[in-house]
Amino acid sequence: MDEKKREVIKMIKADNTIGSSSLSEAISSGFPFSSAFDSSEFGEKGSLGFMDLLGVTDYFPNTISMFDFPALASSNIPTWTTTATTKKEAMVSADASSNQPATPNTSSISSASSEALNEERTKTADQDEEDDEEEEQEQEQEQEQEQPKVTSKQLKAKKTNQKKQREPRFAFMTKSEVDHLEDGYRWRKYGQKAVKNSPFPRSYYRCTSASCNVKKRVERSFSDPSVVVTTYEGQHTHPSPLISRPAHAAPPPAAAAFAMPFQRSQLLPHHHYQFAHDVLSSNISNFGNYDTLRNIGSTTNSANFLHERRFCTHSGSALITDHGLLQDIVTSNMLNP
DNA sequence: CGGCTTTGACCAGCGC
DNA sequence: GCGCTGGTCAAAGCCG
Repeated sequence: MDEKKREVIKMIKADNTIGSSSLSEAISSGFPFSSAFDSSEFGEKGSLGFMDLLGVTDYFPNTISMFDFPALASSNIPTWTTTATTKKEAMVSADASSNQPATPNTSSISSASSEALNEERTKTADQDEEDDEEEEQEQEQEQEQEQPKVTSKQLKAKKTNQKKQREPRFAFMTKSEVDHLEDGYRWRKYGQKAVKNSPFPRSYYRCTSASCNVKKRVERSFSDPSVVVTTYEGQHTHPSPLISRPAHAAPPPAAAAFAMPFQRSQLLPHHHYQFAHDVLSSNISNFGNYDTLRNIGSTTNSANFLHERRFCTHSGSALITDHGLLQDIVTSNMLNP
């Protein structure tokens, strides 16, 4: 399973076309992109979320998805359609697709993670299967209601079924020497596991917020130890605890949890809007390209990676540092608006 | 003392 | 059925 993931990530790194389509489609699908990136991979406590720097967050009402931007929705986004090869993949795909925000153009979706990819692809093809599953689940629920006495086996089965219902995932790679990149949320590590065919262990983190069951896995790429592969699972049900939110910010509408809330950017200082616009439109076709992702902001070499990075906050005056993702993306002129 | 990490144990899924 | 692997749990320890 993770071998597949690694393979796909390698593909993303090696193949510009696939890479760009995968991540940009993940972006355009609305799906986990915001979930994954509404978290600044920079700055210890007190930093901004990545999406905040983009001028977008999950927690703004009346959000719209990337697809609501015509330029993004039509010409710039290549498609990458694959088919689920196993029943399990199809099931997961159906499950993930159920979490998709309603967008006008979701016939072909994918993600940087093969798991997420499997979850995302073939939405339409699996629609019927999804419906069947839902019916089955409804029937099971009805049966449970009719028969309140459940055996331990049934409980076990129920638990198993619940486990199978995975949250949509989204993985991305960041070149960093720091394994656990700050993203604006607070995480508690609950496990570490050696991974087959990799000398690097995989770490498991869970969002510390009580009602939030977002998880993330962090592992180093076997092929390139300087690359950290972060996989987010689920969506935050709360604002970033490290980001001060405007008083009028409402809890996220469930359907828009993965949407790209662009309207927010209209309320932001110009450089925020400009950043979002630059990254999400003109650079969108390359956004998922690993090398582009890695090099967009850096003029250069890997030595840039661990230096302190500073960004303007919403106040426009405070400076934060980071050791994570944004440097890989943000352009230098954005750092000095 | 609370919050976090570490780490061995446990469990479930999957392939053979 | 068995072994492997990924994912999670939970006790112990660490740290501010």
